[in-house]
Amino acid sequence: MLIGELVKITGLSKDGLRYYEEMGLIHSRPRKAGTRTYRDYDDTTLDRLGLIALGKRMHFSLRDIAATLDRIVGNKTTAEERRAWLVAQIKEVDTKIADLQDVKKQLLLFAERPEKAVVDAHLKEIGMYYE
Amino acid sequence: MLIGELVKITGLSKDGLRYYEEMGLIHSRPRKAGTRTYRDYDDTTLDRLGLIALGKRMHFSLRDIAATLDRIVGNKTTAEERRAWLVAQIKEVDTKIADLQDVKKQLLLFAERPEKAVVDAHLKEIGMYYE
DNA sequence: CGAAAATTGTAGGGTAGCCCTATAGTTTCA
DNA sequence: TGAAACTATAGGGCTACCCTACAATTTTCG
Repeated sequence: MLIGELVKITGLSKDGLRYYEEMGLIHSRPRKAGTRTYRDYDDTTLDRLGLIALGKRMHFSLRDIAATLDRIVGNKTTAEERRAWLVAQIKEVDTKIADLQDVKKQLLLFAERPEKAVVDAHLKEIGMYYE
Repeated sequence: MLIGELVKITGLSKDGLRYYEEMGLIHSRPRKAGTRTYRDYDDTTLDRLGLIALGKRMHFSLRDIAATLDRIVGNKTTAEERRAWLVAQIKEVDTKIADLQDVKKQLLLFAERPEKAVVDAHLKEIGMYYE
């Protein structure tokens, strides 16, 4: 399929998809036409894009996603290796969730007592700056 | 205090702090010296940086953080207004947490049955592409 | 079949939120 | 007093795109 169809199916932009390809996240077979060359994608591209989307929801960089994409979608690794990788990823997600829950706690404290004095006092508790 | 001290206290970089100032997130009193002008920060800058850090943990853009910073740290709003704003923020954080929990669910499904076939089948469930 | 419309290509510029030089003025301290 | 430490500006680079503009190649329709 050409890029336009991929756009329709995924909702991603042409620029974005071309950027993914440039970064090695997806691949296409070149389809020559005169002086031009069109990108021709096959269905496995959709699998890759699905995992890329998941990676993005985890706030991973494209570089990181690229590094592990083949490991997951390809047949180059054993089931056990993939499982271990996934467990590690789940741990990372847990960390992110925990951080957001802490952020929520801070916000709740603010909400309870929105007076400026309390806000100021609380800022020191966050532990971002000491000395 | 000069920028170096702010760097020490916060752990942020000089470039980052100067960028924050350029974006209007923090302010300094110009301290002239010959042909140069040094940035002189006071303690309230630390309060602002604390809230900026919180905003960043929520994955807010600097633009958004700037827009609401005065509303929270300044005296320009009533306690009730601040409370309402905070409640709205907490809701957003909840949304982000929910999304990450869903991501975790997807990963757990992968982990349970890491066979490629299952992965492929599952990708369609994610609902990123149909047609 | 031929022309207009749709699609794709490349190239170039812009954005965010910084980092990392390089060069030079100012202050501090031994 | 002179070297070290700190600061300034200017410039380029990075990521993950978006948004023109213009040209080439379909596709579609009368």
